Amino acid sequence: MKKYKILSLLNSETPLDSIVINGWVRTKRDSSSFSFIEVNDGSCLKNIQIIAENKLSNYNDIKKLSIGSAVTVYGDLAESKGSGQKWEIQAKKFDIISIASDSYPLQKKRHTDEYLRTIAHLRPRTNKYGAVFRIRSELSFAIHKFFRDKGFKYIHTPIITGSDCEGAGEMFKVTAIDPEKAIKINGQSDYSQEFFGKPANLTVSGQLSAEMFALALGDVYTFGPTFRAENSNTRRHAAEFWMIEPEMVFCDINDDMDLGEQTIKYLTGYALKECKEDLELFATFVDKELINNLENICSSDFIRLPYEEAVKILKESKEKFEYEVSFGKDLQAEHENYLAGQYFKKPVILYNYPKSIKPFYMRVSDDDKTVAAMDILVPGIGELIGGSQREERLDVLELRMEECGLIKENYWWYLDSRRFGTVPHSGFGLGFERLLMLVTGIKNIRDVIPFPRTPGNIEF
RNA sequence: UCCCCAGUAGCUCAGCAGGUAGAGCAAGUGGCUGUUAACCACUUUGUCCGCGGUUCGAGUCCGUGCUGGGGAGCCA
Repeated sequence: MKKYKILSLLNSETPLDSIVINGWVRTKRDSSSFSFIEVNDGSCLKNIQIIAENKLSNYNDIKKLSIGSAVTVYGDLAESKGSGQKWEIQAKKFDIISIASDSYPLQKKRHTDEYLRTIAHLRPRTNKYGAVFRIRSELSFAIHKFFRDKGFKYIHTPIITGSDCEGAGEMFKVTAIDPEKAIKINGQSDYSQEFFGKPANLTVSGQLSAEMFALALGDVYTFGPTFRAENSNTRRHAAEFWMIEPEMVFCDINDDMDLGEQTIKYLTGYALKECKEDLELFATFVDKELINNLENICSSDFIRLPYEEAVKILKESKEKFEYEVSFGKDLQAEHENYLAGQYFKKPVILYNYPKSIKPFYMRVSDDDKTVAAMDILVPGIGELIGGSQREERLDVLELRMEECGLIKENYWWYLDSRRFGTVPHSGFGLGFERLLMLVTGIKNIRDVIPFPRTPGNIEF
């Protein structure tokens, strides 16, 4: 008796004798002398149909099987006499591992995403969420494959950081001290009592660390969790999310845009090729245009547009915007949506943003007005990638830090990299969940991450 | 954090102008059938989100809080 995944049985070329499968009952239909039981093991979207005849010694128990129950089936893979499927299993022995209580919340019908969020521990057992998380797994692998094939090294940057400002939003504080017992001196927290002897936070980006390794190993990337304590309540933001951050040496903003575009195209193409069956579900039930959109992303060039020209387009458009557009002001969501969703109807790379609205580490252009920053905007999602060429000149970088009100001493090691063999280098951050939203057509970030963390929500 | 919308059975929803609740699905029982979101018949189920108010009377109107959704800001 050989153990099989349902995926491999459904793809079998020939009938097979003496096989074993393990899984959970998705649905059951009784006939006069036997039952049809569909079992799923998570290996693929489809269930396999089991024929359990009343000759089986425990048939009375099998007849009472509830949805969600765990079973092990021994039998033969045979061609199905019915029309809905090629293969089915003729059960010779049918072990009931455990019975799911009839209060099992998942029913044989479509549930709303909002309801399924309240049972996030059970939702991966549904077709839709099973598909999401299989795709999530496949694309995680694809990320490593993409970068490894290009000669990038994978770097693990710290999750806990001592930098109190990495220039990307509010941070979660990390402490081992019970707040009830925290010692205060003149009303001020005494950080010398802290685990690290100074304030610590959860990382908002691995970029600064990755830069150090790029200057040693060459092109590198990180792929890990990232934390933002912003009180963001939108369908595109989570407090904990996964980010891919490549950092390339001897590389300018144009190379950076090239890599960003290639990455999105590769991962989209990978999903189209390797996750066909799961993607079909989304194309059928979530977004009818999905496959078309994804194919367009793979095949057509992204628009590249300097910020200044984007401002011009927006000013000349007849569209009525709530917020005014002018050089030096950051573009609002409505502007980005207009450019990517309506004007070009495809991904747009905006670059050369005004210096005044971007962080200290971005390279100052010759005009001294802009920095070598780039954002990749995608219809329906907005910003998928944010990146830049880094300021590699020590004197300019120090000046920018002063302008941005940062304490240089805290960044001594970062500045060291500009003293010892500094080179032009660039990188970006790609939001993994936003990529999954793009690939699946799912509209809410909470539905592409196993247990989403958002303001006021840390159940599970 | 701000603006808008919603909160009725396990799930999805109806309940039009204030008169104390209903459908489909699920669940339970029986029947039928190589079925496939199976089908047919019968049966069960409710602090109408919480609190306060208006009224003879509130699921329905008003206030407030909580939860969820959408949009904005912040960004990936």
